[in-house]
Amino acid sequence: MTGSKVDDQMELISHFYPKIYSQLAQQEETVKPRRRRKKNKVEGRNNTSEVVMRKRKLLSEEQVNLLEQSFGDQHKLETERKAKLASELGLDPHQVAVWFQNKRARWKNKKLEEEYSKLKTQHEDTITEKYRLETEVLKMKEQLCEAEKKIERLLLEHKSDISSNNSPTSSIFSMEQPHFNLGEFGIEGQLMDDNMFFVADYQSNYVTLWDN
DNA sequence: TATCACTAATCC
DNA sequence: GGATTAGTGATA
Repeated sequence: MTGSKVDDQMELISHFYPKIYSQLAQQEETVKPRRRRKKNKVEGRNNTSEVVMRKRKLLSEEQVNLLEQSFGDQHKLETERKAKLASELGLDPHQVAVWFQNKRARWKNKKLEEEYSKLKTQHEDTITEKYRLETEVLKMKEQLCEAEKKIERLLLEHKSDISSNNSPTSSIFSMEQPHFNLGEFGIEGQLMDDNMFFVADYQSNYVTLWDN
């Protein structure tokens, strides 16, 4: 795992799990410097100690297969199972223990990588959805603004109609509630008086949209 | 004492 | 250079 990837993970953790992040950060601060391990030494002839290169024995395919199979059954290695596996594989029980230890570490790393990848995808999806919703809100605000302007224009037209038709014959019609259809905005409304405009909502209930 | 994290050493 | 084996010290 690269340093920058670790930084990315820490950033994500700090964002989504601040409590866990503070614990991890505290752990990082309290990590003590480790001593460097010395190279293997053996007693040579004439009581001189010699530095020897450790020969690492690679396990055979068959040994690894059986170990993998056993690990698949159970990650924990009890003493009895360790001894049995060691004898079956012709290995030192300590080697079996080391193999399980390393395998657990590799397995844990793999799980962390998978979890990180899942969280990263979720995070990216959330950001995308956020942008989509913000765009939608902007579009709806524009529509609302247009609708309000149109209502205002229609009201002005209505008022000028009343003043120009102020005769006894037309007085009957002036008592009717003017009706506006703003189809392009999906709005249908009715002027109740000079100061109030009602609009039908999705359930066809009349609600006040605008009040002078 | 078993297990873990970290690391060195080695292999391919 | 990544994967694997193994040593080391800390911790529960």
